[in-house]
Amino acid sequence: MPRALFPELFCGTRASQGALRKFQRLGVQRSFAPRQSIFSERESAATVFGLSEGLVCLHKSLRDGRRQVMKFVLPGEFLGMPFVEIHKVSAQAVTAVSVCGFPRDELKQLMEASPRMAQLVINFSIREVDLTQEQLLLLANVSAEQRLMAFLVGWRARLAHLGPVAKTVPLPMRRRDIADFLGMKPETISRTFASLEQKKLIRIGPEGVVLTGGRKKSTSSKAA
Amino acid sequence: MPRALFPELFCGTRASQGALRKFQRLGVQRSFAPRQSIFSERESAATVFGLSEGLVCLHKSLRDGRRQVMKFVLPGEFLGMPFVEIHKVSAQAVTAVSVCGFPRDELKQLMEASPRMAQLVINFSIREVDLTQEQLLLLANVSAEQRLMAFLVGWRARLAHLGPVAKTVPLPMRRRDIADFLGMKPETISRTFASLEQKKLIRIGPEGVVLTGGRKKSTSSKAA
DNA sequence: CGACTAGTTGAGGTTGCTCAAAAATAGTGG
DNA sequence: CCACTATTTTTGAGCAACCTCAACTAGTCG
Repeated sequence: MPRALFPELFCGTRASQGALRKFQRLGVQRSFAPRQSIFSERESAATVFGLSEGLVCLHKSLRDGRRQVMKFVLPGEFLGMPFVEIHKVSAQAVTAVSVCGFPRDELKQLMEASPRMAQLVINFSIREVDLTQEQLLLLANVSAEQRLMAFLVGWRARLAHLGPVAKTVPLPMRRRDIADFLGMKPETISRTFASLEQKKLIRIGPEGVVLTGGRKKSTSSKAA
Repeated sequence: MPRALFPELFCGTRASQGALRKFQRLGVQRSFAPRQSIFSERESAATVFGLSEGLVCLHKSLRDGRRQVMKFVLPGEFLGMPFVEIHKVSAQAVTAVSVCGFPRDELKQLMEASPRMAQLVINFSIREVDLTQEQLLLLANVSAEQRLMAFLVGWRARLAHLGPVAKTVPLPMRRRDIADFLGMKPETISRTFASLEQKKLIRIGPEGVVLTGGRKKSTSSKAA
């Protein structure tokens, strides 16, 4: 389902008619093949990217080749924080993707003229901080099995936001990407998948993964 | 050095004169004793808090009693993300603290009237996301020793922002707090401190810690 | 002085990592 | 379409880092 333009999905919220129109005119559409880099950490961020179609992974790299995947970006979301001066993460296409680029400074002006839009960006930031913190909570306090399960459940939930999801949830990203997202090694991901399958919590096929009902263990939930 | 009012330190940046004045009139000063709770996760966030004096720790709790400390807040910073509807973290006084509370809705209006102030909040958010991501990078990819060292170096740097720092850097927080911040156990913190001391990288006393020159191992740094 | 809390130290266990190799999958060009 | 290669994923064996449980020390405060 091709989503022609990013703005419709801006922050997952509807903006005002007027602002929306101006916004659309600013955007320039571009495509990337799987594995292609869209932008890199520490580059100047003159363009603000929104994702129209496909799957993108945002990551930070360490000298020794290790990566930390910060986020998998789905259509309708920004690629990283809008309005940063310098990119704090690299963006890489996972599938074939289509992005919408906006000149940062013009977009900024647009935003300064509209408190409503500013509020949208602030809300986006709030969600982003919250997401990152939940992720951090997971990485620091939860076992490999729970982490992977939480990832699968969260992934399905996010896909469900975009439209109805089939029983079999696709996993377009590589094991390596999941590993780098969850702070584990690909081998461990593989073993953990096997272990979850043995416990009848999931079923894996070439098409993706089926989450087979089993009530989630709540060890990782919060309480006062 | 008592900092009478939070606004002077707003986001670490100077706001415009007019806005600053209105801002100051809104604030209400309050004090908390060490270990006291300032607000809790999932409470409604009708008040936006800025820290005037002391040290506060922001954390998330898990059912089983484990905690994840998300941030140590120093004077001049917000307690959590401003303008959230519901607190995503709990705030607890580490030392005696003095906070400045603003009614969220009025502050929001003030912000909507001033694009400049909105920009400040957005910039704060950008920094906040970046900080959290760096933290995540550390937790997921780096050894206990490197994590603790990175924490100490970062802590000293943040103190240095507030004013000149003596050779001996104070550590007002407990081992437990550091452990929960770094995703480790207090015992491991203790052992790691000992190990770092043996390697002559630090010296610990009751007053705090001395970072003894040693060039930092760059295993945790980033590169293209 | 005694009770309490925080911090340190010790012994042993587990989880997830490392290294290595086999199996499956995806590309590529004839 | 098929053979051939490159890449990804799975599986196995051994290991190290950090955790757990427990005892001990050192402050603190009534």
